[in-house]
Amino acid sequence: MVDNTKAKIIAAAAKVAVKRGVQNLTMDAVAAEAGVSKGGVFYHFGSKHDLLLGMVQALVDVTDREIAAAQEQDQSAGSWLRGFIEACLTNSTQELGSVGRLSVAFLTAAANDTSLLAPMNRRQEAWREAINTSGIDPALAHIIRLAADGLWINDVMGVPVLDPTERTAVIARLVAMTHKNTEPGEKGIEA
Amino acid sequence: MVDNTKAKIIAAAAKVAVKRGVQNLTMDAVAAEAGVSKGGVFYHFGSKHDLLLGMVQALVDVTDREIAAAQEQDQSAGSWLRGFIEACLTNSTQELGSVGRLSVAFLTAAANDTSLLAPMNRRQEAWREAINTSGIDPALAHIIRLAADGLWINDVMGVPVLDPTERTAVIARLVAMTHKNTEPGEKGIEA
DNA sequence: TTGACTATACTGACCGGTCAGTATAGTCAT
DNA sequence: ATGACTATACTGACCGGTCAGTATAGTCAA
Repeated sequence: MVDNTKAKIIAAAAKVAVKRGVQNLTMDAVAAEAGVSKGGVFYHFGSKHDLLLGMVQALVDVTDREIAAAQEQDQSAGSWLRGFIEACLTNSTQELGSVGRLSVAFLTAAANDTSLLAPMNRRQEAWREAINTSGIDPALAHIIRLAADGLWINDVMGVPVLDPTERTAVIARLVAMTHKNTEPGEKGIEA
Repeated sequence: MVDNTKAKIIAAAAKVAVKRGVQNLTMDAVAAEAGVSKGGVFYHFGSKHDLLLGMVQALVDVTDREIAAAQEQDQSAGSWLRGFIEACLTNSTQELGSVGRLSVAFLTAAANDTSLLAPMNRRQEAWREAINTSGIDPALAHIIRLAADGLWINDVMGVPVLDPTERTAVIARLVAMTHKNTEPGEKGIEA
């Protein structure tokens, strides 16, 4: 199967980035990790840029899929946000979870060339829409999303922003916040 | 003056990272931007690693300084958080502001080698302490900080998480949130 | 007050390794 | 007989790091 190998290569790249560090994410290393020849990697991805792009796209896809899955058994107000929180924060970076692994690729991409974030940027409009219509006050909804995002990225980078106790408390509070404030625009300092 | 040149090099490095992208942050480019020879750069920073470390340290220092300055004319509850919000979100990335410029260096550092974040990680404990004793409920305080952080980093990476209107609304709401909820631990779903 | 010497702050040509990408010839299942 | 590769060898640019040497200012003994 064609896409099987492509997916295998992307997974291998994510694995290399996590295990050996981003500066060692070479095409040779990816090929070795994937059990494929270097030529094989270039057969599927015309350039390293393409591979990175594929990794970011995979992260976006997987995140969307996790949110959708979470929403399937929870359609009440704020469900999109709860799905987002779960997708970002549930699996730690070290674990083989889809999001965790690929997150590192995201960082790599951003650092090396912000144009690599195109697949993610394309998705932002849809996510903004989902947040604005999530069923809770938009400004608060964005704040919840941004906080989850902030914690996620600090996790990925290994910055100890929170200790374990604080972390669980914060996540619980974030989830709690998705349950109240159902009426938009009635309490904010402005729109 | 000795440190003048070091500071000049750090500023030049930040400028290069912003203008030409992180992948072009070479020692040659830094030297050229600083109006110094490559050897001169290596005279002050033993390695590129050292330079990056210096940049992260500069970011931390400048952030701390901005928070302290903001707190000078505002000692009421939540002032640390308001200072943090201002430091992170007030000056946009493109502007020559201290934080904005150096932020990119932070990303670079994180992506290339998380050990480069040591100066920032060292500061986290103090910041956590400041947040926990900020005068507002800790869980909420952390969420405010994380949201500011999340918005900041998305700014730096150029991810369009919010449109301009949403952005100002979110920042206003964030600031508003630092003013209420003065009693810790009375409304959370848990500690 | 001059000549020998020292410290500091550089300069800029150069070297060597790394790595994306190419080339080419061949394998093998369908 | 085509599509999906493997295997190996190679190119060439780029970049971190080195190093011998230069510039300038200052110290100090005779």
